[in-house]
Amino acid sequence: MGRSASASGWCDEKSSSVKKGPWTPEEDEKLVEYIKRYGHGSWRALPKLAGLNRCGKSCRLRWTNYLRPDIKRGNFSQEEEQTIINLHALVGNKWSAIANNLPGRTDNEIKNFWNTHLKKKLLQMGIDPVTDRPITANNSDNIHNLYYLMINHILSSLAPQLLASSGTCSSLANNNLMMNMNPWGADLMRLHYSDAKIQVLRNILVQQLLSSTSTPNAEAAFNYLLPSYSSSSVHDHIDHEYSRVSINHYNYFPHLQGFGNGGAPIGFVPQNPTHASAQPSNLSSNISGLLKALHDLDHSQPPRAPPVLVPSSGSGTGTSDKLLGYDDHATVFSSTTGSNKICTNNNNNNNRDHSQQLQLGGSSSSYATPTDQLPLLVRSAAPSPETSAANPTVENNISNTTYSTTFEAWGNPPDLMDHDDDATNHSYWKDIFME
DNA sequence: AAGAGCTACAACCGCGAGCCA
DNA sequence: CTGGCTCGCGGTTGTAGCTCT
Repeated sequence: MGRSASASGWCDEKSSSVKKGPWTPEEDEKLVEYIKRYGHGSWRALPKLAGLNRCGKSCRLRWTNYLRPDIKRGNFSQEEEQTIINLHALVGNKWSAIANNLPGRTDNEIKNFWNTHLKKKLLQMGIDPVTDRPITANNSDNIHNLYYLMINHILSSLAPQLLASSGTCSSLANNNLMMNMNPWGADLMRLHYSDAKIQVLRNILVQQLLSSTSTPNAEAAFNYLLPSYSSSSVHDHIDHEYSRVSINHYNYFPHLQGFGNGGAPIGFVPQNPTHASAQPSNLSSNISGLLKALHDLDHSQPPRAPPVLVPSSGSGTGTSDKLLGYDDHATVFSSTTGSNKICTNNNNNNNRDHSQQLQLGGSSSSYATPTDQLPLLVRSAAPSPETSAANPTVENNISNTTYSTTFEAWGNPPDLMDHDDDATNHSYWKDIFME
């Protein structure tokens, strides 16, 4: 099992005689013409049949990543960008899985886009692109982490049925941030992140955080997302889980007192899920309300307004967003703002291991990040010019071949044209979550 | 104007899963 | 059951083109 590619002959046609490197328009034409006529069949046999001095692997890559007629060229839209961020937070570097939710985009393209654009952008926003969590200067004593814990408690308590029974996840145990956060971090991680669906919910929250500006009721959001929630279960579940790890959580996080069982914290008023504030259009303010409530519980460390990304001047390729600093006038929270020190990435956490897990619908390693430094995703600067110089015109009537496998677990992706519609967007995620 | 440095992306490489004889 | 074959995936590299000094 698993012989090396070269040993298998997949790409070992006497490497000296097989051409490598950039494809010429003539080669592209031959490949397209052949596949158009006969389909690719066996990739290994294709080069000879098509009269190409390339290995089959090279042909397949050229076709799937570049010549395929349904490939969408050009810049990624903001919606695509957000989808990538969401999915990456959920599944990690599973580029093919992400690509299957972005019609017309290839795994290679998404991978490149992530490495060259999104990674950088997340870092600028103070989010670790490896863990998808905020980068904090002091991991052991930061209000960020309290928020995580509380949000996580709420999420896991609201959906105990979603928790897999004692499933473990190597990447979770490897999460340095969580491990530094508290001595029982790994245990909590296993408790709280054992179901990928919870990550989806978390991502919904973060998406809302990114655009939230006002303050109402948070629980309504949870009611909307998880109608089966009962407040007493929150309290019970938290107590139970903490007792499991032999620790008195109120000693560590006195702010937790008052959660659940009728003792809802400020701004956390149970509400009928059919209430207007529980509807998708009000979700952002609901989530914002929860975070404000959480923040209000800790007056000693008022969070800052988010860093502001603005498009850099200039145009064309290579243009990237610049981080100007924190916008003290942003109204994410009503509190006064703290210092304007920009959080930098000193957390070179490469421990995340996706290779052993991720099965969608099962364990997942990462999660989105409620934070007091709410990042602002600002549209990238002027679009770069089309990079299609080397891309020959390919007729769009090439018959469909078997180049792609369907990532069925996700079902149909949202209609990209409808992404401005919050309800549509939420219903997509909600459908996945509730499936 | 030139060249050093940087960025973006196409292409390559190696590994491993699935299939089949 | 074993081992060969094919292919897909994720990580890495090479390089053209752009920006900066």
